[in-house]
Amino acid sequence: MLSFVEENYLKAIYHLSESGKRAVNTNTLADEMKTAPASVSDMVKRLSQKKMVQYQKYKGVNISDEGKTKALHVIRKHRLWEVFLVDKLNFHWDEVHEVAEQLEHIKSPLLIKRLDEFLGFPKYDPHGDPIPDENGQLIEKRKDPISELDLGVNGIVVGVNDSSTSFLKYLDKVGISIGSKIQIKDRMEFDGSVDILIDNQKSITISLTVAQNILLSEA
Amino acid sequence: MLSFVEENYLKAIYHLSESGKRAVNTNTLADEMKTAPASVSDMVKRLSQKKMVQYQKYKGVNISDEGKTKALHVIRKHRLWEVFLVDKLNFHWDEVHEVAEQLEHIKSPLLIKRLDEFLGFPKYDPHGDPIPDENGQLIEKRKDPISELDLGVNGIVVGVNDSSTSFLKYLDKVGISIGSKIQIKDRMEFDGSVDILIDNQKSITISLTVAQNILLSEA
DNA sequence: CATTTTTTTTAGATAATTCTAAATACTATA
DNA sequence: TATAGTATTTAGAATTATCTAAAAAAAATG
Ligand SMILES: [Mn+2]
Ligand SMILES: [Mn+2]
Ligand SMILES: [Mn+2]
Ligand SMILES: [Mn+2]
Repeated sequence: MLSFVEENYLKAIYHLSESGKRAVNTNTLADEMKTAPASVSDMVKRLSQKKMVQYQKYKGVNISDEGKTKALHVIRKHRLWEVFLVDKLNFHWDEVHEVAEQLEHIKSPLLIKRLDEFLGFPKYDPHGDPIPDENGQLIEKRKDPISELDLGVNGIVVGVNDSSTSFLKYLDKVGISIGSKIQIKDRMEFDGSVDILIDNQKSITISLTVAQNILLSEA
Repeated sequence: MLSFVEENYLKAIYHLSESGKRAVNTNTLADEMKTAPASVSDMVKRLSQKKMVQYQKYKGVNISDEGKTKALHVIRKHRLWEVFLVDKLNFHWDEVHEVAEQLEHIKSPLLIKRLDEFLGFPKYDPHGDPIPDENGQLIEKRKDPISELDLGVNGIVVGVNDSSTSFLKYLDKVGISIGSKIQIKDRMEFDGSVDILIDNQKSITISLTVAQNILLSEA
């Protein structure tokens, strides 16, 4: 049985493994976990003993198959709870993460089975992130940041690269949420800002940074 | 901020304080918490430092007002989650306790507020136990075990003194649940067993032990 | 009331998780 | 490649929560 802390490390290692393809180094992980590098060294040894990661001194960690399964299971719970909070308890999408960080560690297979059922077997969480199935399978749909799409393209907002409260609040203010229809109207060469049409109604200009953080999939 | 373990100790101290009116002694608490008495000695010192209990060596512990408030808050969360599990996720009333033991430690005032709302502000949990309000107020309705009621009395099952799986399963088998209407028909002097009529339909005989564990309030 | 029994506390250890400071290994640069 | 700088690990300590064994206090008993 993994402790809460071990589960959190595994999640972090999993996420960091996904972005860059090779071994996760100690300082990166320490940064992600907001702990001292020395604490990370201790912990990765422990996870290595439990066969959750492969680890060699000074070489960084790679998550094992078993570790990945464990991480995806925690991520599944996290995202299902986020759906619950938004769909059933009327939480706003920028309020759910902290609570889900706690709820994701509750151990009860029956609970998750029933919750999944109660929520109607959702495939995506409120931020557009896919929910792994019971076996840790992810159905990843193709999605691109607005910054990389051509003029004229139509798409549906399916996710964000930045789930920070400040970014989500910005999106709310301009009227963008998961499911919004976006058309790309124009792009300024000098700074990468983009004119978009939201839900066939409202035209706004977004900065390059914003464009890089809104993910669309085909309409 | 109290740890999970501290919260559990406080709950136990609160429960034990309610039954017997005076100081809770170390061994009783050790028994309740399934730990060694030495561990209890350590912990009550810590809780005493945090002003959650009053404690003097060899004299046992008394819960403080602040401790009681904390305990009742945890109990509130426990019972609300039990209602959620039964009402929304179709758990059976004998399956909820273990999961609620975990869920009760989630820290989020908003979550509990919204959950309460979502559940329609329930006043009792699936076992008939009252749910404390946000301020730790308990509305305790008068309830008596069948063993102490007179012949002819009509009542509604509002709780049980024994929440063990085996007892709850027995109740299911004979068709008694929270809300069942019970009339007391006869009582055998030699062993205290009681004939009762359930929901105006089914007559059964229950043992004294069972009669002591089913709580009725006026119909 | 002296003795025995029971209860409770202390002492000393262990495990998990974290930290800071020091030592060591690796990398980049001149 | 020697040196400087960065990354990582080890050493040593603290905190929380637990245990067993031993010591001490309180309660029960004859
Ligand atoms: Mn989240
Ligand atoms: Mn999410
Ligand atoms: Mn319960
Ligand atoms: Mn209950």
